[in-house]
Amino acid sequence: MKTRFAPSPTGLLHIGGIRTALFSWLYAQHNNGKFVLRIEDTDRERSTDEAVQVILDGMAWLGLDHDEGPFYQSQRFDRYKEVNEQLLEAGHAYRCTCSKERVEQIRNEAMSRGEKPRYDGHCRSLNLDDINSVIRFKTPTDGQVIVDDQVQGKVIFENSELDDLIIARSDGTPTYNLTVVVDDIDMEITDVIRGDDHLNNTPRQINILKALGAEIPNYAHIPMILGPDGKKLSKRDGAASVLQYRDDGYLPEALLNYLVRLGWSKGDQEIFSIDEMISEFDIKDVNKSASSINPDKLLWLNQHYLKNADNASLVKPLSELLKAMDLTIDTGPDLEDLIDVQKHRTETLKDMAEQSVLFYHDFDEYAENAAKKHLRPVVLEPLNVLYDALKSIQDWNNEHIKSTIEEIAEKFEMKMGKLAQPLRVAVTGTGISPSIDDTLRLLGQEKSLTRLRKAIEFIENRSSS
RNA sequence: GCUCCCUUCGUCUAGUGGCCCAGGACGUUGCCCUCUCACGGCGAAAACACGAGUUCGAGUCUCGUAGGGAGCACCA
Repeated sequence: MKTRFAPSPTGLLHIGGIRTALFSWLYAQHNNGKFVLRIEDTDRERSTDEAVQVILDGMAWLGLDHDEGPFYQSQRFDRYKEVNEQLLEAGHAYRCTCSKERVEQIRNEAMSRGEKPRYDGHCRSLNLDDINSVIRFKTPTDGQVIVDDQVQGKVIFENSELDDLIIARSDGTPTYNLTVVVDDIDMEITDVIRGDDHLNNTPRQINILKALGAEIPNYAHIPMILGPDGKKLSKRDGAASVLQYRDDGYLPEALLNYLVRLGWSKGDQEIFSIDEMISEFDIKDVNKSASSINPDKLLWLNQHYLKNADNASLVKPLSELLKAMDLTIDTGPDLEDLIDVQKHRTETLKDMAEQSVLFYHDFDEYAENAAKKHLRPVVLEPLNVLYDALKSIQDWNNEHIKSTIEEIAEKFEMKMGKLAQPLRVAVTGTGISPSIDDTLRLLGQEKSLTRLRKAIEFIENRSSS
């Protein structure tokens, strides 16, 4: 068997498209079939190179690799022309010279009569041969088309509801319903998986398929996904490029896991590795109703995958994000050490990068509330003593750092927190950071001492003024 | 307007006539843990759109109503 993903590069590929691609890819993997990537760029005015690049890069980032393609429809115009001629010759299609205005008028009239707007077949039996006219497909006037959909079930369409659709524009270029059919035949696609916005196109395509004497593939029309508000996906909640998720620090496996659970499930299971998805996924189990995306759940999944990720595997994507923030990686801690600490406390790699800035740059000033609360004269002496103790540590590791802080706290009869928190503010500028020993260790002895010294001076200046 | 599709906690979902006064997850929330923020642990609140029918029995089957979505292009 063979499935395909056939996006149109007229807008940037977003997570709705990715979910369609994922389902199609999983279905192919599950059945040991092939997966084809086809770029439907027949609308040359609206297609952009950028959109094509996003499709290619996005699929690669997520690991949704194709076995064949990418095929570009814009390179197959000769083939479509050939099929159109064939249909014309066989009497399955005809040339039509009706003006757009006339067609428009017919539609309006039909609408005002409460009917479905359709072309009236004016040129159907005129046998015109005007080369500059459009070509229409002769849709059967009676009977019905039954779409036996793997997700939607049996859906019946009356041919009388359909009209003679245009399969070639007056400039000779082919239109969507023709190119899809020709390509699916030529590429030997056995299973068509796409968004349910195409369900209404399916009977037209089946009629063309039949006229061409081709086999009808299996269809699966999966429901669309909606924004968190239950409305159509908008740019800000996922309709922008998939690559935005990469740049925002999401992990491919988290996004895929999130998407696979949208409209599909296996009992109560929430976490699926790629291998589990492949072995468990069946297109027949996909729900028929649309679902809204939930950014919080995606975040939770991302955190889950981050926590369980291999440190080394995060080095590269994290460095990209650090570089994008103009941070010089050499000036900070070893990345694997940093990741080992931060991955347990951040939701995305971007959070991780942002929360790690303190290891690269000195901060300009203390967070006001934190300084007011923790950098007070009472801690001056303990911090001074702590400074000397930290300075004398030979081997700068968690154990030594922690025991040193505990010793000093004990000496001054302070609770650990009473000393750790001022120290934290001293070296990070804020009240939030990894555990104090991890923080100091990652920061390094030299930077830790310099910042502590500065904090001590800060308290002295503040109390004297 | 016409055709097609959909409807279980806020959200994703389990549920295929009795196991369901509806289970899990995210989120929300209470407590515990704790050097901060997180993590984690233990609890809580929260749903079968509505109305008829079929049946001993309906979230589960049928019909209707309401609400939502898609399509009806010389776009894909």
